[in-house]
Amino acid sequence: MAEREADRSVSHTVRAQLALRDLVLSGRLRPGERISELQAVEITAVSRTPVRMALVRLEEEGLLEAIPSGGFMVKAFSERDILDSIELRGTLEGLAARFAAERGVSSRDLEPLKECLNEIDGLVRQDPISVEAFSSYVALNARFHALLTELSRSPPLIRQIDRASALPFASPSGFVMAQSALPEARQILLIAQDHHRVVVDAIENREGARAEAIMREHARLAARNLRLALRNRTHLDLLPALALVTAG
Amino acid sequence: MAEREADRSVSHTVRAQLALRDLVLSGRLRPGERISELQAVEITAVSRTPVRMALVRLEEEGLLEAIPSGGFMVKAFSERDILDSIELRGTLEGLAARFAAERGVSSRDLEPLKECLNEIDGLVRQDPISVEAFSSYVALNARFHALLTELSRSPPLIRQIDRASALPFASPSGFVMAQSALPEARQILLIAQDHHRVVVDAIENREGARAEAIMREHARLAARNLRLALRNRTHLDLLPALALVTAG
DNA sequence: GAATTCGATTCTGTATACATTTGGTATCCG
DNA sequence: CGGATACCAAATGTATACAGAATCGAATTC
Repeated sequence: MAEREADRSVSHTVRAQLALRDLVLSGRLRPGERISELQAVEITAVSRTPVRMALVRLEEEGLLEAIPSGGFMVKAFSERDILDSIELRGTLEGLAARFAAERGVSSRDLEPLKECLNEIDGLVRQDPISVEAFSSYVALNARFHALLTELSRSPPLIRQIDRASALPFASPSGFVMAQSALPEARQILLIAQDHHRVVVDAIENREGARAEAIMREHARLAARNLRLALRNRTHLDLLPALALVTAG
Repeated sequence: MAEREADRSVSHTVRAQLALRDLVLSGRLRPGERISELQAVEITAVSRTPVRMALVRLEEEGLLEAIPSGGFMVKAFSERDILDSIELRGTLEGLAARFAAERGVSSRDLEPLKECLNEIDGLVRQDPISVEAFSSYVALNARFHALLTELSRSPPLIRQIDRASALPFASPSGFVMAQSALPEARQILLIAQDHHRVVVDAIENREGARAEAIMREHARLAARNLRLALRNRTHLDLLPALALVTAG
């Protein structure tokens, strides 16, 4: 709540959208809970009009759900929904990788991607990986996936991937990986990094089918890991669980 | 403009959304053209607030594009965009078919799908297919794809497919297939119908990989046909061209 | 004659007032 | 004592008024 006077450049609508999205992703509003406009007005400190615009956008984005009788509530997702979303995104990113490979990319376009890979390498090479390093990894991983998506040079596909990534991969704000889970997480990161390298190689050599296959495999791994995590800690909340996936 | 007092049950926002969507899909507003709120208010006969809501929704839907300086314009699509969208939808529907096959469907769930197939059969069996029969086919085909999508029983995937279908397969209103193109179109329909039958068979026998492959193939055929259609008639408008695709 | 600047008009963004509908509670009747 | 009905409160849906920004045109200057 320190950004009351910050970002005077952006519109009220956007500010409201950001504030309300954070409200949902932080978990302060539980799934299924109704979010009233009055409440939203108090939180965002703008009037009802931009608040309503933000609510409509968040509904289209998939974070909220319209209540038939009026108003919105935080959308609830089942474990199945999340797992499906992971596979869905993997499929879309597979298509993006194939497009990139088939259409060819210049070495100039690949440069930022490789640089991203190297930065990730630097992080995962530390053996007892630190909590901060893991958080950095999550951000870099998101960057890698975004860059890869861009390589497809297909606006409709990029748009679709953005939408598909909106919910299941929206990193819950303020979440940090538990110290105890770090060694296990590092092993997963190493495999994921291997996938990353393979897909870049496949794109570079214009092997569309291989590029697509590896991204699908990448997603299946993420789904498997999430399933295991949910099994082990019996009542792990879905929201923090999403953060695990974000690392995939 | 005869629905001034019709549909008093639905909200003004929804009515405005429908009216504006029709405005775009009918081609009365060309791609790139700006749509002002005042204009929209005159057309929809509701005030600016619900009009704005409708515009935001149509933007998220992909029919409109926000102008940086404010307001919205009709989104313009390149031939590449449309072709990519077809492949994109094919990929998503392939995933849906695989989910359906892997998770298994009861014969009760397959019944409406098979009934739909039979109805289509009745249409395409007529050798000189009529203009009306072709229009019916387009509607039935859309129904088949929707039913197939539902079989995946995956809300996130269904939602995504709906979004992906929004633009490139939104049948331009009032479009009818030219008489001269009908024989050629019938050949395409016969192949498409064959695909339909194969995918249903694959799902019934729980062959996920085969179900997925055939839907992808189905999309590739649609893309190829559109490409050919655009080549032959050199300056065929994209909007009517979309109607051709809707038959795929 | 062309370009630039100033001004007016129009549009969007925002706020607020009004109306209709929904949901809840309390009271009354069976 | 239970259920139904009526009334009240609150929230959504809608309309409109107001302010700031952008765009277009015209006039002036170089």
